[in-house]
Amino acid sequence: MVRPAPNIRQVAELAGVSVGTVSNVLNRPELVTSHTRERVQAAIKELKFVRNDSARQLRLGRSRTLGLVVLDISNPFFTDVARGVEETANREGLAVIVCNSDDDSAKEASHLDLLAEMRVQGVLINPVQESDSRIAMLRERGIPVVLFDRQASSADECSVAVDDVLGGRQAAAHLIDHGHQKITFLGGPYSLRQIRERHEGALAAVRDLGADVSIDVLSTSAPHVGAGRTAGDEIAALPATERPTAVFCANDLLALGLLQALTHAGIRVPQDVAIVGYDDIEFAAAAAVPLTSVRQPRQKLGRTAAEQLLDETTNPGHRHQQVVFEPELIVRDSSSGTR
Amino acid sequence: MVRPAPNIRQVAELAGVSVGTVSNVLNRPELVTSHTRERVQAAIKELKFVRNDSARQLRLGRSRTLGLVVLDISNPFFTDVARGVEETANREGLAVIVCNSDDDSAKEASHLDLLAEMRVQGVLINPVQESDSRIAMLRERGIPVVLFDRQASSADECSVAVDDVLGGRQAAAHLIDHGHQKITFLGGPYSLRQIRERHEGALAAVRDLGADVSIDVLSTSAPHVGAGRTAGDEIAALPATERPTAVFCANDLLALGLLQALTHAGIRVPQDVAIVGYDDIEFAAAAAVPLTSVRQPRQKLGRTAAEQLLDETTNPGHRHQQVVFEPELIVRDSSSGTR
DNA sequence: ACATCACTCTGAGACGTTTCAAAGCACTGT
DNA sequence: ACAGTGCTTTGAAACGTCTCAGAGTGATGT
Repeated sequence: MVRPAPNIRQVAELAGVSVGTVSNVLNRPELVTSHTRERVQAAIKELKFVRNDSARQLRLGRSRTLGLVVLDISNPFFTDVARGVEETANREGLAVIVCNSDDDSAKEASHLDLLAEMRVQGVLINPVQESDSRIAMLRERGIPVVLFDRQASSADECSVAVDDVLGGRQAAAHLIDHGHQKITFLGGPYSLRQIRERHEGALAAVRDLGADVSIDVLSTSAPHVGAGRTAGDEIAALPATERPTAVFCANDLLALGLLQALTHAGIRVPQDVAIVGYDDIEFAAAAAVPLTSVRQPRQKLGRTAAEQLLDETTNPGHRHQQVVFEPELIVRDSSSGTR
Repeated sequence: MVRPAPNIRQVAELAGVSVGTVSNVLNRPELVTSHTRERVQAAIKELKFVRNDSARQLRLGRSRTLGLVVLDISNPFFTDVARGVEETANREGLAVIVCNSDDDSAKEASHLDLLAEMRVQGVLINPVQESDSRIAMLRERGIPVVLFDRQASSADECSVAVDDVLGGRQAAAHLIDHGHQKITFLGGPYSLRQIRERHEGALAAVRDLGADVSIDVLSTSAPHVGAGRTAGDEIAALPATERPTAVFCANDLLALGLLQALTHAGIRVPQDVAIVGYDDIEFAAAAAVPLTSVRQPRQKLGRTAAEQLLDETTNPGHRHQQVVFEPELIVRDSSSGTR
């Protein structure tokens, strides 16, 4: 039943041509007479021939895949980015290998090693740490690396990011505009640059706009729903006078957890506590109190990153660029109900 | 700056051994004297040698990757399954190529073609259609295919599924137990077997338990949040007497959309309308009215499917099996508040 | 009749690895 | 001295593809 896959030579034999011709039919059909081409195609069909990509890669020196390393595949933010990447990659006939680092350097490293062995065309990565020798190693090997959701620190690498400081500023400014004076920033771990910058943006907004505004930090171990819930319980346990009137969450997962815990404790959103999230994942709008959130152009982020990568691999005159998109505050009920 | 990657021969030269020895150091280090081994490892380090996986694959005849084809990468259900698959695969040093078919046969086909060319070790797929010639083709080529979230129709293939009929039955039985007599099943498209079976299960529950229960169908174009919202608007527009007292949604995305639309229209959940979802994705529990939902062992599904695949590739005495897990109804506020 | 040209097709060689039969070597026992 | 043993290392062959220099063919012009 299972016979070994036929190779190009067997196709050539059946069609009565040379292997070179079969290869041409496959890769540059315009070089082959239509008569010959049809014969070869018939043979391919008959044998159910499928090109062996390993051999092809070996000969060509590079593969037709592209690596994408994300921090948390469960976060809809990253799946949306992945969609953008996939869209662009598939259009070029490339496959995407999605790797999940789970914010763990060791996992990230082992994924990068594997990708290097596979000689992927390039890697898109949201790195766990600021600078990684493994990334430099990939570049030395001629594998381009594009950082996404993180701005490159030097001009000799490509990156696509969204301005997190600006996003933080937008969120905090919105809350200050609405009269909030006691705001909590909910986020962590601070090893994640995104979180640090969103916080920084919020502080900047206070500095610029809010003479009388205090902004506390409630720090979480991970930016997930569970941590948001825990934080919500803590906030609910505070006496009403000490409670913040608004919470700016470092991402929507935290905000959703928070919303749930507060609602459960009978604290009304936004009347008692306003909430602003970050990322504007689909579930933010779908929450029972739709979340105000800072929207990032997620798919566009993925598309752009993939395009940069492709440009770097195909265009000899490629110039590295650091693209920064602007986020957009989407106001919904969780922060704008009457107070 | 970018010099071509060194190969095994250069490593051998630097270490003063033969290529065969270097290969042994890499693959069966126990065959090599520690003295030689260290010399080779030093050379590898010095040259920053990275094994070329294409060549390796070509020689070995198969790759170290595994394909996973899902219907909708944005659905947290599938990312959780993917996590399970990845966990198992990584433990074996395999990479996972995640492909998104978006419920589109053509996309699915082109992904499968690519995977076939890559000579992946195997494919895990939640197929768009009942039977696909391309799947048969993969099998003929010796590439094992495991169906997941779909029970195999014949005994000569592996599958891992969750009993959707039972899940539907549990959900409906729960609602009937709580005295609901006017229930709506919200789901679609009916081309998706999962959805048909969940509906079927609900009907079976009515047949067995609910003499006086009516169960209508409200059909959606896709099982996404937006469609749930649309359906919610429709339900909200009905006169209160014609409104169902409970809605069983074919998945949680629909349920979240529905919940949002109903809440927005001032309809209370669960007092006016109870909701039961399906999948128990993380956001179900995190909704402001936590959703009652039918939980599927998602990561376990992924793990088990990957394990079956590995067994099929490595164990000559492999026997195909059709695993069916039981779902579990998780009761939360959206269906169990006092009415 | 011959040179030239354009178009097809050919086939050897290379890509980098793994494998395996066989060679090399150092001991041991006779 | 030599056969036998067990361990380590060697090096050629093979995996399936693509490329490219050159061979073959027929038509055209002189």
